Amino acid sequence: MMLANDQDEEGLGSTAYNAEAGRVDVRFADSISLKTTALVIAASDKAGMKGAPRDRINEIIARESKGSLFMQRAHHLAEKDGEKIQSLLQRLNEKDDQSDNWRVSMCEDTIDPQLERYRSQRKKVSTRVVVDLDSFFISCHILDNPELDESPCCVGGPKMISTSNYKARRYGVRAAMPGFIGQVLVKELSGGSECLTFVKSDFKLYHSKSAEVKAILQEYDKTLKMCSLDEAYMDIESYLDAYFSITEGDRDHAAITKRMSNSDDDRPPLQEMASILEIKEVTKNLLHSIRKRVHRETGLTCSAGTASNFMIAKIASDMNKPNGQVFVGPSEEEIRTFLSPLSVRKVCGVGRILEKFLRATLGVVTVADLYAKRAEVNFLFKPATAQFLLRVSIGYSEDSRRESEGGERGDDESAQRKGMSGERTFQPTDTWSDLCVKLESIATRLAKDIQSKGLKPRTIGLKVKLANFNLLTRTNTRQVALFQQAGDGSTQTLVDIAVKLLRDVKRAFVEEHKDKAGFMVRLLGVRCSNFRLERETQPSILQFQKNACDVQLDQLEPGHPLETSAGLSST
DNA sequence: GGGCGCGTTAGGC
DNA sequence: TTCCAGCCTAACGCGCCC
Ligand SMILES: Cc1cn([C@H]2C[C@H](O)[C@@H](COP(=O)(O)OP(=O)(O)OP(=O)(O)O)O2)c(=O)[nH]c1=O
Repeated sequence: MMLANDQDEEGLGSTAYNAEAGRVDVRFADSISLKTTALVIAASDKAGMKGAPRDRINEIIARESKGSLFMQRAHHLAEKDGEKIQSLLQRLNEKDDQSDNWRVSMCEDTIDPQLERYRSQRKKVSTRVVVDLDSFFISCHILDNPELDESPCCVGGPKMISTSNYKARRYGVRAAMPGFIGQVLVKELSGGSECLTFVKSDFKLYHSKSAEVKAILQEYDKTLKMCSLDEAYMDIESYLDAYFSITEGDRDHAAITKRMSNSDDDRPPLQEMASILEIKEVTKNLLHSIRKRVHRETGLTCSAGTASNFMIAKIASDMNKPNGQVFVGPSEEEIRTFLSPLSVRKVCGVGRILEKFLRATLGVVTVADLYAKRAEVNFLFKPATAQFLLRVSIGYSEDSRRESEGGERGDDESAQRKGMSGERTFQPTDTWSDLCVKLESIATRLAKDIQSKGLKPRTIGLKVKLANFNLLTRTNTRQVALFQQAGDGSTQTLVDIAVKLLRDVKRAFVEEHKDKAGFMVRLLGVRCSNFRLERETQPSILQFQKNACDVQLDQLEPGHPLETSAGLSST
């Protein structure tokens, strides 16, 4: 039977997660001024980093990054952050000058009652599960080519790494690191005996493996949501319901799933069919067997986190990577024990910036700190952020899922997509005709994708990254959507609009900087969004043909090669 | 006041 | 030869328009 007790690695209880994993790097914890290294070195407690010679890694990264335009910009931004931090500190001081017990009243009057309400709304059982495939991209390639895993390798190229295997992670090579630095890392730290292998990404492969995994997981929750190719958010409550409603000897997977589909949902709540302890054991075994099945049937290993909400489950899924799982019980006590010592950065939604601000302004590093400083947090941050952080402080998230997701198109995926885009980085150039050629290629490629999905975008956006990494964007929304029907010239229109936007951006830039030569571009991107809904009534084209928003085609000389129409004579 | 459009920022995979 | 990707969502502040 499926729920048999296999006993590989872990088998961890709610509090037996790796105590190292969430520990804060004390070298940065007490310092507000950030050095070069701190700007770049991401959480070094990621899976697979244990045992790596961290100081040498940091040293090499700092050395290889020094003086680059990228780092110059990073420093510039860090300075601006510093100013913001100062102004926040100022506000806090003023508040303290005005009143000395505002914290107490703020907690008593608003925060604590709110948190209490949240606590009362918690699910009583831990049935939320996050499943995350290990080193997903590179694992897919290793499946086809096992020798890859014998040495450090990664998916990506000299410019950027998407993910790496564990041999590479030992040397500090990780996602979002430029490949050339990864290469130096491996060569130097291995004393020249090893070399980082780059593998080209292959999204067809990832999609197909992802679909295999999804199909398996769906047997345990039909309504599961794939948040990305390698991450599933699911709720196994129905499965457990069915499990416990079947008499003990007959509880095999087939019977359970059959029972699940007969949704005569009049069963008593889970907590009444079994004890919390029993549920916990069954859940842990279930997750074990699910992961084992995924591995057997796809060759991929994955990690899982189980908790009473997705916020906690997501963190838990990362605690025992790779190929492990963590269960966090539903009680207030268990949640607090799990969350308190963790860095706030562990929480999905708290990124580099928020982490930095919390530490620099309030000295908040862990979730426990966050709770202790909840009044200050509530005062200092914008309402939405403050609310979010308060929820984080007690580990509460509303993830009622079950969203109907009425995605018009019965079509498989593409459910409610908000936008589609394409972008390309290249050797920086300020040659107008070159930029136009690149832009045209990006736009036409995107047009194909848009058409194949049957999307009808109303707004077109341009993205320009300058050589100094500054980002500029410009959009244009039209009354009438593009790509309404095949062969309506929309591809050309898309190209024309993109070029027009580029011309606008350049004009504005030159205007502002009085600097024609400074328009050195390293990336161009085109984005389509604001899709017309399937059945939506369309305003008559006659009604709007004079609208100033819509690009006038006759001004763009459609059909002419870019280099000679929009091209060359830009301003 | 709300809704929309635009430019930017933060965050995640 | 190389010197920091490419794709996606959400939110906010602002101006503009009913
Ligand atoms: C973080 C990250 C991931 N990816 C891709 C490659 C990853 O394999 C895939 C899933 O991301 P993750 O789940 O974040 O990472 P991972 O699966 O590679 O490794 P881990 O075992 O530590 O979870 O998304 C990027 O393209 N860019 C990124 O910045």
